[in-house]
Amino acid sequence: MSLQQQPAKEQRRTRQRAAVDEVLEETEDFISAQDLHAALRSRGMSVGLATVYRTLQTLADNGQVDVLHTSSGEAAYRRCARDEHHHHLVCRSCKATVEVAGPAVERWTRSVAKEHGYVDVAHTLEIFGLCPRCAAQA
Amino acid sequence: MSLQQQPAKEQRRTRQRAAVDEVLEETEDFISAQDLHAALRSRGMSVGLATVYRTLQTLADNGQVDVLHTSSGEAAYRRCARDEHHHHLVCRSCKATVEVAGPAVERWTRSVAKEHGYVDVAHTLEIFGLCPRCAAQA
DNA sequence: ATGAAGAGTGACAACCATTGTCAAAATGAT
DNA sequence: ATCATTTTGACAATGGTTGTCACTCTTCAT
Repeated sequence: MSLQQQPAKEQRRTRQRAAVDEVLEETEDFISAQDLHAALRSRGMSVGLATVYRTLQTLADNGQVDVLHTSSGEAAYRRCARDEHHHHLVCRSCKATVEVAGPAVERWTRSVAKEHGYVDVAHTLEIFGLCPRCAAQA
Repeated sequence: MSLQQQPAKEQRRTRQRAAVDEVLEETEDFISAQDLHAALRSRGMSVGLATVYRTLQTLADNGQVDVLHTSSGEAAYRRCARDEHHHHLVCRSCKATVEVAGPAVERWTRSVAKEHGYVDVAHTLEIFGLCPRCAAQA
């Protein structure tokens, strides 16, 4: 959700990064580093935990994955369809995610910041709820 | 920033809770549990770390303080002036905070959620930037 | 007041996500 | 193939937060 993203440093192609990419590609919802690591193990594509953390961090820095912090403070990652800035509507229970754009919100945050003289502004906005499926069986 | 807040359990008045309250009252900006604990120590009003955590958690559950998670995942607490739902414009550097209300944003999140059939919706929205003072000396 | 019942406290251990370390392994260019 | 450089991974270390549990303090009925 942050705005800053580096000039994408030169990187080497490694089995580990390919593995992380693959799982991210196939994972529809936000997933934590720990869970991604576990997913890799269970597929037999074992990758060191530190490497998973490093890879995700790099992807996040390059803006190739979105990061969000759950209410417990744990970071979760997701490869998003749209490239432009957007936000997420996330199911509290199953993590089902919908990408949403809110031009009005973007304008509003900018104007609020300017109004108070704040510069170099970024913002986080996530919407949490129960998706239709989970609400039904609740 | 969350919506849920319990029916405010019965609580006893203790020296420790009064101390935490006092510091919160005098602290303009968001402060972490660790920092609050340190502040208490330095004032000679020593309170156990676990107690500080418990007290802040209770206050947060009762909606008496607002909580926000910094980018590093650390939780920060603040006693806010306005009682109604609102958001914060926070200085990345010095933590200077401005409370802002955004009725339009509230409406927008509700409509987005409804549009996708999500219920029991809550949202987090924080704006980070550099306050005028910090921007000047940067 | 006084005492009983139970909430609250604190020192410490335990947790757990995340980061640091560093020697060994893998990669890309020559 | 060779070498300079990047990357990896097992493990230690960090740091915020929560769990534990015997002891202390509030509260309230007597």
